[in-house]
Amino acid sequence: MRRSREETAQTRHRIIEAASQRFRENGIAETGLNDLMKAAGLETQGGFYKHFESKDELLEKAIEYSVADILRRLEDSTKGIPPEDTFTAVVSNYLSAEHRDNRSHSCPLSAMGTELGRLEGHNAKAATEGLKKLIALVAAQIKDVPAEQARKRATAAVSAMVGGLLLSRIADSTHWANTILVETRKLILREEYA
Amino acid sequence: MRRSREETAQTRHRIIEAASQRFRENGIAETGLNDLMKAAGLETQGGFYKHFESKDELLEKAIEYSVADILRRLEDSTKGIPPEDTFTAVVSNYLSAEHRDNRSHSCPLSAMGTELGRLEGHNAKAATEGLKKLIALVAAQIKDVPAEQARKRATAAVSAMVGGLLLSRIADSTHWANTILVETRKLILREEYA
DNA sequence: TGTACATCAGTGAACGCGCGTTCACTGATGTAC
DNA sequence: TGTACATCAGTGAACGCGCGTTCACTGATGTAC
Repeated sequence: MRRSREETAQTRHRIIEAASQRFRENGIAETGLNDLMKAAGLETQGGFYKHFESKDELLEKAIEYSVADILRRLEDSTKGIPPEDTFTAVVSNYLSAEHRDNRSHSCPLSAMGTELGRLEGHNAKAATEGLKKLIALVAAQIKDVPAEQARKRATAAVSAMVGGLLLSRIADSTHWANTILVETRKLILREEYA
Repeated sequence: MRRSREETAQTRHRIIEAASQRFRENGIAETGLNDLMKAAGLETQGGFYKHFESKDELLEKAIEYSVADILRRLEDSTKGIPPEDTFTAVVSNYLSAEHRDNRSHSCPLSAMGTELGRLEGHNAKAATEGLKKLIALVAAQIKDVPAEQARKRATAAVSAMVGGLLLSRIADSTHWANTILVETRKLILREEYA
């Protein structure tokens, strides 16, 4: 039966939220709509098409939601930190064991980046825009050089951050996985190798 | 009808080769056995099970094949290079536009890394072993510090290499994609920011 | 070296299954007057 | 403010499709003597 406008909006939000988490946790291709609708509290998958035209359309919203997730996370990590230390804070937060182990809420580039690189059209655009925003957020923390240079440094930093988190999830021991995070962090922060 | 031992071995090899390429090009979940058998020159998928127990078993061989591919590629890039320059050569070869654009023959970590991080059992082990070998190869090019330190530097370098290639495939313009490669290379090689 | 038979790589068709998508239906919500 | 009707969110079942896997069959290869 028909639901109220508010209820409808909440359902739509729950579907996007569930999708953004499942896509990151299990991959896009591996996540079915039936599973997704159950996670969103719906009995069957039939109702999905009252909210989205297709799985493809949902993917765009899920990517945007995931991007907002990681941007909020990193912004939060700078709160109450002296301006000269926010770059270190952001890099350290990204390259943390907690972020690595919480895949369903992690950066989509690290969780489903190789799938994102294969997308086309509006979904490819959503991934690209997400990457731009992430680089911009990191660049905003680099305050000792001109903006153009900060953007370049941030680009390299994000490469290492995404790669470090990805590899840390492939390592087969906690010790090794943590070493990957630590060493990648050191490279980005240009700390001397002790 | 029955085939000769040599022919059988060649067919098996063609299946693994086709799988390693398709998995990197289109993803593991997105690649079907029917498609794979056709690519290996077989009429139907029925014959697959004369060579492998399951798609899962093939995946292990395909990962190993892909890893050998990238290791050979990087080893080759050091041929005829002065010992003090092989690290730069390996990093530059990995972070090249050619490597980025040739996904079906590229490093499996950059092409299907987020899928590899979700594997279990023998396939997870194949991915882990591949990562270890890649780090060892890179570490072998760092000759001015003790082995343990070289391994640590190589770990961070590989993080940035994998992340850089992955992000370069998400960028929506050639210029930006190339900038990602260049800036990541500069970070790894610790070149001054000009 | 030649013959008889067992083996098995590949074919072709079929299996059950879950996928994304469609649709008739229900009944509370939203709208018009 | 109350009534009559149109709208549409969600249900439940079904659709065609391609997936991984199985199997009876074929006939050249490999083996035994």
